[in-house]
Amino acid sequence: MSNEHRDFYYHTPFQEDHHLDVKPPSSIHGFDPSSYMSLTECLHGSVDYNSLAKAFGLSPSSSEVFSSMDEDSKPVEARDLDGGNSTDQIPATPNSSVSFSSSEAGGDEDSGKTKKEAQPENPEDGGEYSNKKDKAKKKAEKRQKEPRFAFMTKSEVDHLEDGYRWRKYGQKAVKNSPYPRSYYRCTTQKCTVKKRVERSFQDPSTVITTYEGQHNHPIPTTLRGSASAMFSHSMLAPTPMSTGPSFPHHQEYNFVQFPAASTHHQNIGAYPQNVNQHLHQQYQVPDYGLLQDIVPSMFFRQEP
DNA sequence: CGATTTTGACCAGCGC
DNA sequence: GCGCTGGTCAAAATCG
Repeated sequence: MSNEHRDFYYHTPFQEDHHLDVKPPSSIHGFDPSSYMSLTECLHGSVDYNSLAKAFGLSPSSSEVFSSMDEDSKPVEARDLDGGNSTDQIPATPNSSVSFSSSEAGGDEDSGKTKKEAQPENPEDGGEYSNKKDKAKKKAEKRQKEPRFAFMTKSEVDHLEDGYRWRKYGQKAVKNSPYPRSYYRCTTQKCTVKKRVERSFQDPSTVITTYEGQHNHPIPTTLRGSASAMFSHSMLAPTPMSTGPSFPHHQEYNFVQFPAASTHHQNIGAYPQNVNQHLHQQYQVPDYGLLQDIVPSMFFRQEP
């Protein structure tokens, strides 16, 4: 696995002087190039390669920004933005292993969540709320284990086709943003992967997608369009990020790192300095700072 | 008619 | 303790 990370890592042609299509929204407060987590670190142990691959392959539009975070990183909402959403706090989980075994993450989650959905509460136990509480607790616990990563995509469509089937289960207004955030869940049985989709209000042409969890199943074969074929490849590939066909050769990727939200930052020193500088100059996170804290790293893709 | 979306309500965590 | 916010639930509505 770590090899895969490395592969991915070094395959990124970020040395190039890319002219990103992504418009610098506002400013990155506290953007400290010295405080980063390497993608390797971020992905260490639990990154959803499937999602990653998808993320890269799906863009129907001009550019994408990809980012990832590990369990130490605070998610999007946990920022100063709203005063902190506890649900997104992802304490370091010693258990978060690379082998995102379905028994651990999936099974656990299932027992909690699926129950809820699969079997509606028993009206006879009269414990509707008590049940909810228990479930919520489980939910919270589960949440902490989920690896996440986010990426930005230039797109007119909010919900991008990524090869999987999603079911929307909620929508909330985003603070400081006129655009709502949508919550999706993978419709595949036992699959607990979720994703959030919201549009950057700084750059309305940019959609921010945050994946949470790992798919424990192949891409639905019944998928429409080319997405299926495209993603199935990257999924099966041993090193999706580096070898997966989901990354067209003619496309350029810029790897960007953002300060990790975790309390302990790591200076990986792995990325060329000029890259950081370049990124620092060329890309900025939206004001409401979605990616700033949660996203230790980012990936840009520039289409011709 | 099953699957999906919509939408208001509920809950937990955090800051004050 | 209260209010705010993000995340989720679940019934109703809508879609194909």
